[in-house]
Amino acid sequence: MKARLNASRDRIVAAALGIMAEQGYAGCSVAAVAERAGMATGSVYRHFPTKADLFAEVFRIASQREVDAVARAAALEATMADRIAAVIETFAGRAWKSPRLAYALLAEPVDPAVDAERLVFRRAYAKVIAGHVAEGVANGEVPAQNPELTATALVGALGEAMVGPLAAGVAGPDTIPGLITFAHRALGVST
Amino acid sequence: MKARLNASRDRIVAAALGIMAEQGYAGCSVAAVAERAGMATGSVYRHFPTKADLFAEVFRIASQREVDAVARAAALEATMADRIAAVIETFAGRAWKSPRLAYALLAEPVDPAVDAERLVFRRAYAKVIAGHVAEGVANGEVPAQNPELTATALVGALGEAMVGPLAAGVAGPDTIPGLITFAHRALGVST
DNA sequence: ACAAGAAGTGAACCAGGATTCAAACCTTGA
DNA sequence: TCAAGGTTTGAATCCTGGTTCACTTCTTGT
Repeated sequence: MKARLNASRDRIVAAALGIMAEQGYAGCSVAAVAERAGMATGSVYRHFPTKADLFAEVFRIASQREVDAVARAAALEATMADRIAAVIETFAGRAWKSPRLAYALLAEPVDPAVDAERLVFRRAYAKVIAGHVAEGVANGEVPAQNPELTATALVGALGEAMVGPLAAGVAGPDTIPGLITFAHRALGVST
Repeated sequence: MKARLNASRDRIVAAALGIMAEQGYAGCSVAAVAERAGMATGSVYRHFPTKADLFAEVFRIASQREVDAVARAAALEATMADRIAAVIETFAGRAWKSPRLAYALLAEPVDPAVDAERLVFRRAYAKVIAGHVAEGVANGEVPAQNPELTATALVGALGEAMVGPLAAGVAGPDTIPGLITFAHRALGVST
C-alpha cells in the first residue's frame, strides 16, 4: 500500500529533522536516522538514492518553514520599517528557540550537495527582504538602491550576528534591537 | 641541522597555501601537500601532529595576511567613512583576485577544528572594524551604537555579498560601491 | 489459499584519505 | 672512518560511515 510507503518516507524525514534539531548534522548518520525512524539502515535507501538526496530534502523543508514564518510575520506589518523589524525578530527569535537546528541550517559543515541547498535557503530569505526593500524604494520610504544587494547583505549580517551567539550559547539582550536599528539605518529608513 | 628542519616546515605551509589558492581545501590531501613540498607523506607528520593542526596554522597565517592588508589600507585614510570604504575595497578586491582562496577562507566546508580558526578570522576583521566604529562614535562622526555588533553585522554582510559572486565567478560592477553605500548608511555616517 | 512482487533487513562491503612504522638514509662527533 | 642519533621514506594499515545485496517478510490479486 502506498500509504505505508509514504508513511515510511515521512518517518525518515521526521527522524532526520529531529536529530538535526537535537544534535545537528553531525549526529545524522544514516544508521542513526534509520534507528530513530524505527527501520533498518538499508530501508532508508528504498526512499532516497543517497544520503545527500535525503538531506537536500530535509534542508529544503526546514528552510521553507523558516522562510515562511518570516514572510508571514512581515506580512502582518504596515510600514516597511515594521516589516523589516518583524523579519529580524522572527528570524532571530526562532533561531534562538532551536539553536542547534539554526546552526545546522546556517553554518554547520555539510556535504557540498547539501550546502547547495543552503544557498537556496539564503537566497529565499534575500528574496523576501528584497521584495520589501523594492516596495519601500517605490513608495519613497527609503532612498534608491539595489534591493538585491541590500537584501543579501542584510541576510549576511543577520546570519553572522546570530552564529556567534548560537555557537557560544549566549546572546546579549540588545542584540535584536541593535540589529533592527542597524537594518533600518542600512536601508535608509527616515527616522 | 635546525635550519633544514624549519625550512621543511615552511615548505609544507607554503605548499598548503599554494594548493588552497589553486584548488581550495578540497585539493589539500596530505599526500598532495607533501608532494608539492617535495617530500614524502609521512614527513609532514614530523612537523604537525595531525592534518587539522597543519591547516589550523595555514588558516591562521592566510587570515592574518588578509586582516593585516585590510587594517593597513584603512589606516591610510583620514575620516571614518573613508576608512570603512578602504576596508571594503581591500577586502573585496583581494577576494576577487584570489577567489579560490577567499572561498576557502570564508565558506568552504572544512574540518570542525579548522572551522574554529575561521571564527577567529572573522572576529579579527570585526575587531578592526569595531575599532574604527568606536572611534567614529567617540568623535561624533556616527551616532551612538554598539561597535561590536555593528562590526559583526558588517563582516557578515561583506562575506555574504562576496560568497555568491565568488562561487558564481561573476560580480556586478556596482557590488563594491553598493556595499560601501550600504555600510555608510548602516553606520549612520552623515552624508 | 497461493503465487508474484514489493518492501524491509542488517551484516558485509568499499572508498578515500589520514595515520603509522620499520627500513633506509643522512649528519655529526670522536 | 665509523657508530650513534636523528630524519625521511612510502607502502601498509586503520577508520569511518555511506552503500549494497541476498535473503526474509509482508501485501495484493486471483
